[in-house]
Amino acid sequence: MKFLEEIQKSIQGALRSLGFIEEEPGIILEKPRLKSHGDISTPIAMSLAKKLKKKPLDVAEKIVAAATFSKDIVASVEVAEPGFINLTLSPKILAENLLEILSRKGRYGSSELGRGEKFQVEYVSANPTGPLVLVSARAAAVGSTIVNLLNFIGYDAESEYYVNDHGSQIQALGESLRYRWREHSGMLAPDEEIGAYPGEYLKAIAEKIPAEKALEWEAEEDPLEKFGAFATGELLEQIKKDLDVFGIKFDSFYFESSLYPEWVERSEGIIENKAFAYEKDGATYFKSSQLGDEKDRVLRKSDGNPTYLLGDIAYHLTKLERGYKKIVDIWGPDHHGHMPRMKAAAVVLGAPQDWLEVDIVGWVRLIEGGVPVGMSKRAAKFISLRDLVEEVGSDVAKYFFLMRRANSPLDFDLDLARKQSDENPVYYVQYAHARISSVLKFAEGKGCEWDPKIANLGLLDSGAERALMVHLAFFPQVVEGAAITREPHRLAVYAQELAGLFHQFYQDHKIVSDDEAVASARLLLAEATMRVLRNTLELMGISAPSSM
RNA sequence: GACCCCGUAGCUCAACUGGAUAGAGCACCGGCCUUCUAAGCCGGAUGUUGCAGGUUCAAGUCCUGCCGGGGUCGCCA
Repeated sequence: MKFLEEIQKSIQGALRSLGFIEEEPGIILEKPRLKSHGDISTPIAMSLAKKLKKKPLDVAEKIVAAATFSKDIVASVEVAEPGFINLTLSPKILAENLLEILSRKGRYGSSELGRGEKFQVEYVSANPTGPLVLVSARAAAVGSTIVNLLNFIGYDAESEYYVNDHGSQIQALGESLRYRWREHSGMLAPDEEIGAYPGEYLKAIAEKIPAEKALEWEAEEDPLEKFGAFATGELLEQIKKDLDVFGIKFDSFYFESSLYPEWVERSEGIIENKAFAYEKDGATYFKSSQLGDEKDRVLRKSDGNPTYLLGDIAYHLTKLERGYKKIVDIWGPDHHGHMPRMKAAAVVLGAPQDWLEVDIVGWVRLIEGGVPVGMSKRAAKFISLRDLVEEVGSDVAKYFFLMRRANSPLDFDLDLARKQSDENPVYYVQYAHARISSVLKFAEGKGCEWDPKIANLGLLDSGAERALMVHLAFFPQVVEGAAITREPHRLAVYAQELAGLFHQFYQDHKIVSDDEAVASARLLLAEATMRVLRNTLELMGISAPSSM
């Protein structure tokens, strides 16, 4: 990372001395696709050529002539048609980077970029009205990885689960649980309806209700609320357990019910004071259309009850007052229509324009035998997170969720995920890690030593060795990019490439060579690779096995 | 109908802030284990990036229109 900044500075210095820039532009450095184009390339000359009214190639030549690159970092510089500047890294910087990996271990790739800024990522937040379904599982994998990434680059990021334990859906849940309880107790009326949640899972919960409790609730004025609260509590416990098995931990759970009435009333007051509210047909409306929404939204229904939106606004007011500098909400695809009104509300609450970021996780379809498996929370049959983890294991499930862009729809190939074989992409990466671990153990058994202080890393000069070192050197940049764009799939892509480069290296070279100097250099390279593979997997919450 | 997402190899997907000859995996064919893990490696075939325009030195990526798939559009959450 540091060497990339050095290179940027060198180029900027050249641009300044040539008088090409008034303000300093970001210098784009990228990894060329072709080996013949070096390790790093920049198209800066081409983007400047137009403003300067000069030929891109000439601009590039001038920049190269004016720039002074440290010999310790850049081995050679070339200008290529139609105006690229291509740099090749020096063996020295690659070796230094290897040493950095080995000394920083699990912290390699981390930085202070975020300066400890308070960040909150909210995800999953599924209603406690049933077991977690696959979209939630995907959101869990994506959200937790984003939190890990943000903390890794120096933000103070926390994860939170918003529990919708309030409102009409909970009443409906209470109705269904009451049905199950009456069914269980043989008290069912002949024409009684099961309500909105016919799933089998409420049966087990109904059986846990002590008879005297249920009778007590029945006698109260709002029995459905009591049944609903009981169901919510039980289901939330199950959700927590499922998340735990999946390896997902939240820093906090925030209950919607705790927002009533204070936070809700305060939020409403702020909106009213800023004249963004009005009355119509006995309901209170939010003038969200003035702030980019399609139309105005109801805050308080004509029956006096707040809407889900008002509750969510109140929830975001707590986020604002809890001091988060930036909020990321990760929502399911069914919520994207909610986005403009919530963003509008955040502005009215006094948040900066870009304070609230909403990222949408795409749908998950489970494919088995080439056909989609039907699923819906309200249908009797569905595939839950628990089913999935039992079926394929959490490493596989997470990897499948993380290997694609989060916002695009995902077809989860259950048959492929189930296979404990080379067809399954997860094992490709984990195998590389296990393989290195095993080689290191073998070398240790043979009495080999690989001390970074005395090794001659200059011996790592083959194509495969170099390619591996270069890729390792780009890890910090990949981490930063993945964190800032909230695209954790980049980690999976990176890990896949790194594993591939290692496997090639392994094939081409005997690591535990008879030549001791060569052996120790290669062992160091192998160990550094193992560290970075592990870092990548850990960020994704996936285990890095030492044997397979 | 309005709005949002998606459309890349037979299938599932990558392509970093617009960059050079669009890449992996799976599936298919052929090679490689008396040496550190063959869940691996090497080689082979596969493309009008949905279609049509536009912007520019450069477009899978940005803009417009169209086609196809999915989603949202409630005083539900």
